[in-house]
Order: sequence, then structure tokens, then C-alpha cells
Amino acid sequence: METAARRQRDLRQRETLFLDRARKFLLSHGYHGLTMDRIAQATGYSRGTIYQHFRSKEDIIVALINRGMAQRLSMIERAAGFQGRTRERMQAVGEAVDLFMRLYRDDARVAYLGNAEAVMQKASEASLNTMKGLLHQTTAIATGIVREAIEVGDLTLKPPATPEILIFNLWAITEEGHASGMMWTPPSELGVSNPLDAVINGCEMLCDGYGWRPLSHECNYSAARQRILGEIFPEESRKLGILDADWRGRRKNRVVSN
Amino acid sequence: METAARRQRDLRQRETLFLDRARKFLLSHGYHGLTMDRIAQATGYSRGTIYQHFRSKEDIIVALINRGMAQRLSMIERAAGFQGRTRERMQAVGEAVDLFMRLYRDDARVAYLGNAEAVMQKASEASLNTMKGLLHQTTAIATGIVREAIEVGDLTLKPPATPEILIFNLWAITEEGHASGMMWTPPSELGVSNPLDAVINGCEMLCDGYGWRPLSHECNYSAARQRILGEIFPEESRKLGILDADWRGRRKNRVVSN
DNA sequence: CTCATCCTATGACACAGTGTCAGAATTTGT
DNA sequence: ACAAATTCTGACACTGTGTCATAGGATGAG
Repeated sequence: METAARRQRDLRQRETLFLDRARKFLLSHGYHGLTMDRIAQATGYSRGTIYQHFRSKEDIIVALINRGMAQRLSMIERAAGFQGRTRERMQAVGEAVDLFMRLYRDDARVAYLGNAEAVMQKASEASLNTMKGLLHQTTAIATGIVREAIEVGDLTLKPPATPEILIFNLWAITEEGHASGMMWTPPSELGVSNPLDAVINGCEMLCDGYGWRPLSHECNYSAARQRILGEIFPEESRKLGILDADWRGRRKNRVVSN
Repeated sequence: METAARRQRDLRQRETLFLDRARKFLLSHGYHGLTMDRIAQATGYSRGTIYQHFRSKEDIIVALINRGMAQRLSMIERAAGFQGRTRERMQAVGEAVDLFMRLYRDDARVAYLGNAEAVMQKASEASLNTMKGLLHQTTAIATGIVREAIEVGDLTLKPPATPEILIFNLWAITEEGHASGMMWTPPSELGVSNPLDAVINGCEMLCDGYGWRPLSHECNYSAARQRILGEIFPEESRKLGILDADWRGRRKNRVVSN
């Protein structure tokens, strides 16, 4: 019986439709501008039908966040496979997040808007757990790289620092820095013209502070960036026009082996 | 006519009453648990009266946040007056934030809960501006210290770093780190047992990364912490029991002059 | 003390949105 | 073609918001 499969597919399709419309309202009119009525109106279904997919409007928001986080996770996974020194692999992960922010601005914005107690409080246990899982997977990759760095001898953590704490702080810079780009008070008002660059700078300096070798003055991390973009995210970076056309020609700039 | 003055005082007093009750509900039942009805009930006034003080429930939340931010700012201002090397003064500012987090847990939590688009969207222009002002004053103090560090020669920023970017990242670690302590997914689940310590560690490493002298291995910043607590926040730290009883005896550990 | 004036407090009201559920509508299998 | 199963619907009961005409209580002058 094939009908069941098709129905399943239809359901998924409709769920996607709901999510897409919801995102539109959330982005254009904020939390209070997103209502079940509007989604129903915009999709041609009735309110009741939406409730067959989601427990509440907050549940929709979390589902939306999860969709974005899954996308980001897949990019991070790809990045973690970069061939290079441990610190470069960490950099690749950062680059993945950066690309995600630029390429999927809407999803990033949704994540920012939805990251609120008002939302979490009313979301379903299920979607909250999915979210938690996604988050754990993401940090696991990052701490994995740190552990490897320690094993390989690129990094020596002095107490009370631990791999988790390092990632915790790296993550804080990244998240907060990116979030600030969408806040009520734009970072430009605080004298930071380009938060994305500020994040990169902060991560680099933090890694330097922890003594993660090679330090930024021992290695050309701008060149490493071009390699990462070219090898792992060629399409994405071309789409954004942030990859030097002749990056291959720059390979000589490659990091010197220890 | 003294009546006017007294009335003014009564109004303020009532406003405080509203805010206190509101905070109670916000903390215990979250955003959706805070309603005008409940506040009215709890204070013995009617809904209409509350609307004479605040435009909306979100406006109350922002007013609550502002109260906390003002308190924190005053502690930061005190800290910035610490006598010592520039980096120690920066540390003092961090210490002030840390103390604020411990001493005024409720206000800190309110700031976390209220930091959401859902709230800002409906808050009044006026309270939002107050908030912005408070934020600017806070960052101004911090960047001021960085600038002085550069002037004095304790710090040399390499492009693209700027005082604002340094503060931006330092701030990110502090805010996000502290916020994580109240999140839906506790930091302990991510392997960080004590986020407050993680923040301190992160700030220290970041400053080291930027080359802010004296670096952490050139100076005993734990000792500096005791001096800061003892000189600037004696009461506060005694209340928390985080000041060594004999901190004065440790003065010999003082930072060596360059 | 009384009354006119002014101001503040009140809660009923109109409205918007949520989540549910009995029954209508549609699809499926025979 | 029809009964059974499944899915969709919108009216319903609620909760909460923000407003406003009016009740109620000060205040000050006579």
C-alpha cells in the first residue's frame, strides 16, 4: 500500500508550508505579529489543521529554530572534516557558522527572535528535546576538536580551563556577536561597524590567549580562510562572492607544518 | 503647597510596589505568567491604575530591567575607580558584574527573561531609550579603560582590532556566560559546572590574547581580585563570604610595578 | 460646614488571540 | 456505490489586553 507513504509525504509538505509562512510573519511582524489565524489565512487551511502539526505557536517557532540548527549543524560537520592543523579545523567550524549567518539570514534571525523564555515556556517537550540534541551535537564536535588539539600537543590548557570552558567562551563570542547584529540596539551604535569581523577577531584572540598553536602571528589565518572556503564551501562562498577567484594560486601561503 | 510633593512621592512609591510585584510573578511564572490582572490583584489597585504608570506589561518588564541596569552601572562606576594597572581596572569592572550577578540574582534573571524581541517590540519608546542610555554609559566606561591602556602602553591593538571590538567580545563572554546560567539548558549539561568561573577564565584569556599587559602569567590576578573586593566591595563580598578574612595580610602579593 | 472643582481610580467593554472538539467533509477499501 | 476511517473545520469557551465614561474622593473658597 503506497497511499500511506504518499500521505506521509503530503503531511511533511504541508508542515513545511506552515513553517515557511510562519517564518515570514515572524520575520516581518515579530513574535506578536505571528498568529495562528494569519498562518491559516496564508496557507488556506484552518486553525484546527495547524494544531494537528504543532501544539502551539511557540512550538512552531521552536520547530523553525530546529530546522535552522539542523542546517547549521550539517555545515559544521562538513567543516570539521577540513584537513589541517587542529586550530584551522576550529577556524573552519567558525567559518561554517559565519557562512550560515550570511547565507541563511532569515533562519539566523528566527533563532534570535525565538531564543526567549516566552517561547520556550510554551513549546512542546518534544521539540525542546530535539533542540537540545542539536545543540549537544554541535558542541560535541567543537569540544572534540579541542581534545584532539590537546592530544596532538597544539594546546595545553592550564587549570581551571577545560575543553568545555574554552568552547563555552568561543561560543559566547560567536553567538552573542552574531545576535547583536539583529538587536534593538545595532552594534554600530556601540562603535562596532561589522560584528561578523569582530567575532572572527575575538575568536582568534581568545584562541591565542589559550595558547592554541599555531598562534595568529605564526600563521596566516586569512590564507587558511581562503583554503577552507575553497575546499569545503566552494559553492556557498562563490554565491556570496567572498572567495578570491584565484584562491588556488595562493596555496603557497599554506600553513607551514610544525 | 507641599501636597504636590507628597503626591509625587506617593506615585513613586506605588510604582515601586507595582514593579516589585511584577518581578515576583515574572520570576515565578515567566513571561506568560505575568499579567496586569495579577499585579492589580496583588497590589490592591485596579488594572486601569497600573496603566497610568506603564503603557503595557512589556513596559513594566523593561522598567524592571532598567532598574537592574542602573544598579549594575553604579557598581561598575565604583569599580572603574579602582587604583591599579589598567588591566586590573578592567578586571574590577568584571568583578562588579560578577558581584551584581550573585547579589542581585533576581534582577539578573529579569534581565535575561526580558531580553526578547517579544518584550522590546511592545515597550514604550521612553523606557527603551532609558535602557539604551544605560547600556551606552556602561560600555563607555569599559572602552575608556581600554583607551587608557593603549595610551599608557599596556596594550597595543593590531588591526582590525579596536577598543570597541575588544569590549564587544569581552562583553559577549560576560553576558552570554552569565545568561547561560539561567537558560533552559543549564551549562552543566554542556560540561561547564560553574559558568561564573568560566567567564572569568574566558575574560582573562581574551585579554591575554589581545596582549593586554601584564599577562595573566606575569601577575597574580587572584590576588588582584582580593584587593578589588577588599577595597571596592568590602560589604558586598563579605555578605557573600567570598573575601578571604585576612586579605589585608596578602598585600605583599600586589602586582609588581612595570 | 458646604459646595463646586478638579483629579484619580475603577471596572465594564470591545477586541484579539488561543486551544478544543463535535460534527461535516473527504478519502479509502471493498 | 457504500460503509468505515480519517481528516478538516469553524464555532465555542477562555484568557488577557488596553480604553474610557463615570464613580468617588480630595482640595480649597466662601
